[in-house]
Amino acid sequence: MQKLDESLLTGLPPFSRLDRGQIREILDKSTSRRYEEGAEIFHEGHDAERFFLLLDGYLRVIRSTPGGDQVIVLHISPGQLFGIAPALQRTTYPATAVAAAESIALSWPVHLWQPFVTAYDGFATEGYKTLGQRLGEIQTTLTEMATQAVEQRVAAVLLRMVNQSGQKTEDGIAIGFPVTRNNISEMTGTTLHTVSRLLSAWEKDGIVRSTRKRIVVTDAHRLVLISEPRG
Amino acid sequence: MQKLDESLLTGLPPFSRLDRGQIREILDKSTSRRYEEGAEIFHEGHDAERFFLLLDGYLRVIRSTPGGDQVIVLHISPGQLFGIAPALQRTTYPATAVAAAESIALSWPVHLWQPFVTAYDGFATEGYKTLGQRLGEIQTTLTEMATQAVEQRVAAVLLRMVNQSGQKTEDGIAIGFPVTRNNISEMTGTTLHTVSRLLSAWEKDGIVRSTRKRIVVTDAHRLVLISEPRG
DNA sequence: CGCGAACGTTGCTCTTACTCAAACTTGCGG
DNA sequence: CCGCAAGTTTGAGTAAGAGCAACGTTCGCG
Repeated sequence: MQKLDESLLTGLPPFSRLDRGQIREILDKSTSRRYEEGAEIFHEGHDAERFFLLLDGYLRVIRSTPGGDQVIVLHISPGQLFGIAPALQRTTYPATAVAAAESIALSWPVHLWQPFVTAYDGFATEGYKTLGQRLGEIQTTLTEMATQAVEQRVAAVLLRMVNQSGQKTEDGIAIGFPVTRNNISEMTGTTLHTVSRLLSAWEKDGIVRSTRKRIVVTDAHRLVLISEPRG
Repeated sequence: MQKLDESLLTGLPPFSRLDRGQIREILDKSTSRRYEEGAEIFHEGHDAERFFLLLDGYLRVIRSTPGGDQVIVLHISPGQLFGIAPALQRTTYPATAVAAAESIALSWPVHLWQPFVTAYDGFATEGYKTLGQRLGEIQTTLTEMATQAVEQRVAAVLLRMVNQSGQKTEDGIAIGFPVTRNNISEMTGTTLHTVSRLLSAWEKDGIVRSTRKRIVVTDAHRLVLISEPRG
């Protein structure tokens, strides 16, 4: 366990109401770990032994089908709690978490969840707020999936990633972590072929620019138009 | 507000750890209401002023798209808490709840959520358990939507409704509330035409039997086979 | 620096299921 | 009991996108 600075947590919602001493306590009970791109943080169906906070990097949360297909359910950004199965009285993780880029996460054993909730004001509140947002997001994704054409879904997903992790560059906004065509197909319920064709077409139109695993949105406004229903 | 019997709540998970006195307190603060089939309990985007418990009937939880399409996100069965936006620090309802059959629900003003959580042991626990299950269900639906063909999705949805509300009849298991072809299409992201064709074909094969708004599954086993990927 | 794996592109074919259209059935309210 | 509305069925044409196949490109590693 490496040496950690209180300032890491000070600004984050789950801890914003706490003083330095309390944050020190929380940190002292935590384990910090670094994950390579592609590394698994936890696996669907395994016993939920710890809950996590992402300090740096990005994660994909994945569900697998019996048929071997994978679906990316959501992404986790820095500052978010995740793997909080204990908060929902679950004993196993309902999905798998994989590092989309090199990432750093803190974690605590599940038996500390309840003590944290009672000891630290606002901790539970913020945890459940995250959960509420997540539920809303997934419902939105589901709704898109049910009503929109593939092209609109792919556009929407690009915009969502840009909003969550976008970094300004000279010629547009870059998605802040590596994404393959296949990843996008797993977010939108299509094939990597169709995604590739769409990106090629958009690149020709000057809407995006991409290299292997990296995508820059150069004309977000037009992408919004594409993502809208009956546009 | 009509007269209510404590026995209504005694068996339900959110209240199972409470004594008669506590249940009386909770009931006294509640409002009971009856909803006709098709009636709205609350509407997407409106201020979340109350939280609910379904006593009898079935509800559909719906999201609408800007394009006017509707998607049925999940169903609520008797005994479940719903509209618990306050638990997730939300100030508006993220979806619309509609009675799928004639239903009865209790409700309380949101400002009672926090007091209930602190005063009644196990109340929060059970509420969040419900939420965790719901999150898992929606993820499953999303995964199906992304990876399965229409026929498999429709079969899966029928089985889910049967599991949730099935009633034994002479020749099979009936779904316990009215369902139209259009309803099923809104659960599976297809059209009522396709659903109608599938049901007709299955009826010919002796897998289901249906009349207007009523569906009986006569051969659940074969429906399971259909619902399985790469079957 | 060269090989191999992972990632990406593109063309073609073929099927699924959406769209449009029309008619039929059931049940309710006047 | 009639008429209308809501729900259902069926047919025919079409297009979106999946599946298959082959090839091109990039990058990391020995």
